[in-house]
Amino acid sequence: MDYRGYRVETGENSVIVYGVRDFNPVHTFECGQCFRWIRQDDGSYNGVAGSRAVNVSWDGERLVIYNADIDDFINFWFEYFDLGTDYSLIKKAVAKDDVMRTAVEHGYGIRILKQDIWEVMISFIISINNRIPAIARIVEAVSRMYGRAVFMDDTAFYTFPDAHSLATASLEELKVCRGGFRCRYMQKTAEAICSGEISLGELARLETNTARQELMKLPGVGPKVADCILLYSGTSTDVFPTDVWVKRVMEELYFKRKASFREIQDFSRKYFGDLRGYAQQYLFYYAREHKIGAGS
DNA sequence: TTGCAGGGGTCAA
DNA sequence: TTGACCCCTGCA
Repeated sequence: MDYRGYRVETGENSVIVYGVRDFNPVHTFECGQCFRWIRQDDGSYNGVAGSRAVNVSWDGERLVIYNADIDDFINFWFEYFDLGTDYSLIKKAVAKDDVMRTAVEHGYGIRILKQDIWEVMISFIISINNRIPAIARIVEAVSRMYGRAVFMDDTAFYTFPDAHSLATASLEELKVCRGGFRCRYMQKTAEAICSGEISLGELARLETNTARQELMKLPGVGPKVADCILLYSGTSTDVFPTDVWVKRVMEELYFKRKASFREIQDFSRKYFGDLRGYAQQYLFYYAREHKIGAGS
């Protein structure tokens, strides 16, 4: 069948999608936006999103989502992989100089996943002062402890826990996940979400800056984490999460000197406009892969 | 083998 | 503006 420009077929316990462009699972899953997609020996990825455990493979022509059917694709994965967005237009718009052309060429297969906002929120609180392998380990531990088992073939995977589960956990018990000082933030934030103090449903309706201010009321959510939450949940693209890597790459490639966070934010707004979230993602992936500024 | 510095950020002083 | 914060890794 055809669905919004893609040809979709049923495979062996899987759905096969033809016509996907501007995609490469390595770029998309390893550009720092998500922590639950694990590369397998054959180059495919196992992952859990929502209440689904699947395997995703890509041969340059066919996107195969194993352990899913056409209904799942239409109701969930189409949106999750942002397949309604034409990334060739975005790339054309942000590749406005040699730096960006190189970055876009390097991460040509990045798509910004539309992840569950609650999961992104807790994942990026965990990311504070932490490295990717450790973040992935903690997210996995929390899911095993408080999530629900879902199966792919005979293997159990664990869904990301809901806010109630984290809000009602004891801090002592939560700390088994090895999150350290971040556990208190996770729990307090979970409480704020449960009590309705901050409504996740409302956020999408707010203007970006207002949503950002709302998010920053949560413990453990500062400017950088708030921008990540807005970008990776598909809520806003007019944010430019500025961590030390992005700061370094901007200083080295654009400013040619030290620059403040404020200067970088202002520059990104003026230079990339409402697409600065995408620009950030290409730059970030490029900077990490090439260790831009890693020595300074 | 052991010890120590510092990390993709936030908060409080 | 600066240091502390948990835990882990890399490197003497």
